[in-house]
Amino acid sequence: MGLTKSEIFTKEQNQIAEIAKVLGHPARIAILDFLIKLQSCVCGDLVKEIGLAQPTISQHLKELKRVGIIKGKIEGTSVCYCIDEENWNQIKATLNHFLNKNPTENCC
Amino acid sequence: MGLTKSEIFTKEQNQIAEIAKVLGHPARIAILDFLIKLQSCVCGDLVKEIGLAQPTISQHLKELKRVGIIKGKIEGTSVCYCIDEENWNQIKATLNHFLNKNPTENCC
DNA sequence: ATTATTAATCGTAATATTGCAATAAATAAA
DNA sequence: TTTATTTATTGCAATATTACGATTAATAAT
Repeated sequence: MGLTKSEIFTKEQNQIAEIAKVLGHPARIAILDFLIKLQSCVCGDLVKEIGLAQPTISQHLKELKRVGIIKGKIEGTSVCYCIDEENWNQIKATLNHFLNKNPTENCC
Repeated sequence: MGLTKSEIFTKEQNQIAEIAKVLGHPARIAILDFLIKLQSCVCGDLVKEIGLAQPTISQHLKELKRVGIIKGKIEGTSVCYCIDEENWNQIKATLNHFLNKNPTENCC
C-alpha cells in the first residue's frame, strides 16, 4: 500500500488535507515566511536564505505553486516568486472554515 | 536522504509544519470532523464511520494524540476519544498566527 | 559565438507514510 | 475460567517524500 484512499473522503476533507500537507514541511513554511516578509523573491535568494540545495528549493517551490499558494514570473534568467494573494486568501478561508468548527460536549 | 533537515529552521517553522503535517491526511481530517460533530467518540465508531481498517484508524488516532489535538479515555474495553480543547485552541492560535501574516507589495 | 548565470528537470539513495493482516493485551460477560 | 469484545502493536508491502549531484534549458553578457 502506501497509497491514500482519497475516494472514501469528502471533497472538502481531501482539499483541507492537501493544503495542510503542502504546509507540512518547514522548508515550505520558511519559503512562505520569506515571501511574505520581503517583496524580493528571486529563487536564488531563497536558496541562500534557507540553506538547502537549489534543486531542493526548486522542488518545494513547485509544490507551493501546484496548490496555488505562490506564483512565479520569469525575469531574464531569474524567476520572481511571490504569494498569489487571491489564491492564498481562498486557501486561508478554507482552512479557517475547518479551524472554526467548534467541538460540542466532550465525553472525556 | 529523505530526511527533513529540521535543524536549519526556526522552532516556530518546525512547529507549524508538524501540525500541518498531521492535518495533512484526509482520514485525520475526517476523524476530527467526526469528533467535532458528535460527542460519541469511541474508536470502533470511527472505524465504521470512516471505512478504513481498525489498525489504520488506530494509527491515525495515535498521530493526532501525539501532537495533542485529541485525547482518549479508557472506558471498559473501549476508548473514548475526543478533542483536547485546550491544546486544540493553542494549535489553532499557532496556525492563525501564521495564516494572518500579510504579504507586502508583490513583484509579480 | 562563447561564456556565465539562473532555474528546472532527471535520476537516485535514504527515509517516511499508508494500509492492513495477524497478533497481543486488556477488560467484560458468560 | 473461558469466551467475547475492543483497541493497540507488530510486521510488512506498496508508495511517497526529501534531498542532492548531474544535467539541461534558457536568457544575458562578453
